[in-house]
Amino acid sequence: MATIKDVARLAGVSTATVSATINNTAYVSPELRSRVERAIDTLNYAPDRIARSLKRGRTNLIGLIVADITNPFFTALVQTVERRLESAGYTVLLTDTDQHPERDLLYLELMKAHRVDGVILAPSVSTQGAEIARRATMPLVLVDRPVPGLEADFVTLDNPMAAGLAVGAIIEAGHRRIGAIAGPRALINAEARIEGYRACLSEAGLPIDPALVVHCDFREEEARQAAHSLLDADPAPTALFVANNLMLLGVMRALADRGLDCPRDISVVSIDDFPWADAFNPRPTVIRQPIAAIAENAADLLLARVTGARDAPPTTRYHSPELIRRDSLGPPPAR
Amino acid sequence: MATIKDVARLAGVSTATVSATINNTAYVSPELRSRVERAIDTLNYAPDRIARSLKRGRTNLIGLIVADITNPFFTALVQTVERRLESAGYTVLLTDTDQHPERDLLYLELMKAHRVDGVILAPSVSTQGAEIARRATMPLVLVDRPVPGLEADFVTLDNPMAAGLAVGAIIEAGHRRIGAIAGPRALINAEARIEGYRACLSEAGLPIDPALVVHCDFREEEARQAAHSLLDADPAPTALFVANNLMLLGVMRALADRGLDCPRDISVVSIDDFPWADAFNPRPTVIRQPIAAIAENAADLLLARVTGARDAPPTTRYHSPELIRRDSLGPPPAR
DNA sequence: ATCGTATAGCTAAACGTTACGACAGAGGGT
DNA sequence: ACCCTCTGTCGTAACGTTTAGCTATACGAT
Repeated sequence: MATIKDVARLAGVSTATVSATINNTAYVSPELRSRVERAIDTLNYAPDRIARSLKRGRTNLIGLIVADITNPFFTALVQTVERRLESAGYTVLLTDTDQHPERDLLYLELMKAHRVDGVILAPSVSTQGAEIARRATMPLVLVDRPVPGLEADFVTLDNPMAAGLAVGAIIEAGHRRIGAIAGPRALINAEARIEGYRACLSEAGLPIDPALVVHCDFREEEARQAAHSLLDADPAPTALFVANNLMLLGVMRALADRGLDCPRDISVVSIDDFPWADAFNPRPTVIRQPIAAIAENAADLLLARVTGARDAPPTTRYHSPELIRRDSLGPPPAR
Repeated sequence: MATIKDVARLAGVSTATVSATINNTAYVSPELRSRVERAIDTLNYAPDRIARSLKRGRTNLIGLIVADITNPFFTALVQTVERRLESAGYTVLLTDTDQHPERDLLYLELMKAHRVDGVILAPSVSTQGAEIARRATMPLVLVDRPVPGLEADFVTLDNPMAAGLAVGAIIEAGHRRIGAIAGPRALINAEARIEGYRACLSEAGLPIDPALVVHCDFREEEARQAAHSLLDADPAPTALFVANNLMLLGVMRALADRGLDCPRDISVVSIDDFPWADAFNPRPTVIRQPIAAIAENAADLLLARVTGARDAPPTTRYHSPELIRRDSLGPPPAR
């Protein structure tokens, strides 16, 4: 592999001049510049970013730690973040914690060792704020889920609003008994969504029945069980609010288990849209997160920190969701 | 940030000894070893991988270039590759070409500049073999799609077999007139799948009607148009073989456009399974690629090259698909 | 002519590691 | 007592850049 010395020798100049022409960091006469450029071309030379990083003290690498790359939400996030960072001259170092809380810390250490210039973290669990803070010596922005006790920029969906939008639409369709499949209690997001559900209910003057809320992990099978237990309630809910896309699958399966037709027998609205929802049966009515906006916001915030352009105390940015009306929400069945 | 010098000073030894204890590269007496370890602990020291990389000439970074991270096939690939490489001590540098052919080269250059130890490339287009070869100075393994003129390890689905499995099942169900929505001609994969389709047809003694094969991009909308043109044939096919998951969506939409019921009026079998297929209507009968096996194979192959364990000439590994029977394949309609 | 000043380009010192060879001391064989 | 070998530790060059500071040249003002 050609080094800057080879280029310098071939062009008959010093390495300093080569560096100056590459980085536009000092005036170089047209004569020398063109000689250098020719040499670079013929040698197919590209500066060694490792050496450059060592000298400069920054790597142009950004760590991206997501909780589950398999979830289309994170996939879209990764895509947008990557595109945005790439256009700013940064490359993404990706890891996937697969929802294992301890990997947040592990990968943060990894990122630190690789001397990334900053990290975008979609935490897999909302604890360990202090631990994360201790390890995050580089700029850090949180996305999707907050971490209590961690002072950092944070970009997220307006979760209460999302729940309100969903439950509001359900109420508007005429439902009075609305069950909720909530996420795990440990997830602040999940709690915020359930808070939004309760707030919307009481605002409409509807009673809040604890029996109509069941918590479970963001997983298909658990949501299926949860839906069954909810459907066993007496009287059974006529509509279900589901807090996440994976859980929606479980819920739909539970309905199928019981031969219930959605939306004729029961309505369902969930948070998180996904590609191909149109091919589902029924096509689900959902709350769509503005993933691109969230991702761009997070990337820009981090970039501003990394370049030093931003030095303000950390803030939180909430993004507004959107209701996508499809077929899974209808009026309650006449009895 | 603490450097190795700080550790050495605090432990009262030389940097060489610190390096030796960290890397187990020479005998260090228990006495010194424990002093060094204590110093590392109190300073919260982690070796600078940039400096280490510069010295060692390797970065423990592996580039992963995929054609479309939004496609669940690539998502699963990324996840498995990342997990595999991580357990071997490597970190993934991810980029997404989003099917732009010129980005293959661009990102290859980027990876080269970052001095990755190797690259796994899922090419977005099957041309430019020579260009890629010229740029790929590091070990490279190709996955999913071949690149003619590029000598490299290659891991892929057995595409003719996949098509054979699909078309075989269709024939077995009693169909005689089977349309095919093929991928773009430029993609060798797509061609291989269509080859498999033809081979299977002639093996069964069925005529090959060129009017029943239509090529289009791996996109939903194009596939929808293609399906329409196929359904206009006279006599119309009673079953459709679809070469890719995205195209399946378009095909299903075309059926919906015409009020056709699948599988009662027409059967469909496609290549590529995806999560949540169970929530579709109808649940699609598909050919499932062994993504995990492909990803692991690719990662292991690359690792073997990177560590120098493997020095054999490049080979191609074909992985066998599996037929997943669901609801979109039935007998042809009685006329 | 002389001097001062601006400036193009060069030399060399970092950046934080690793690893090669040197070195000092211990121990054993003669 | 001497030498040789072995071994644990150390000094330091090198990896490929960037950049601070220096040199030499040119040119304008005096």
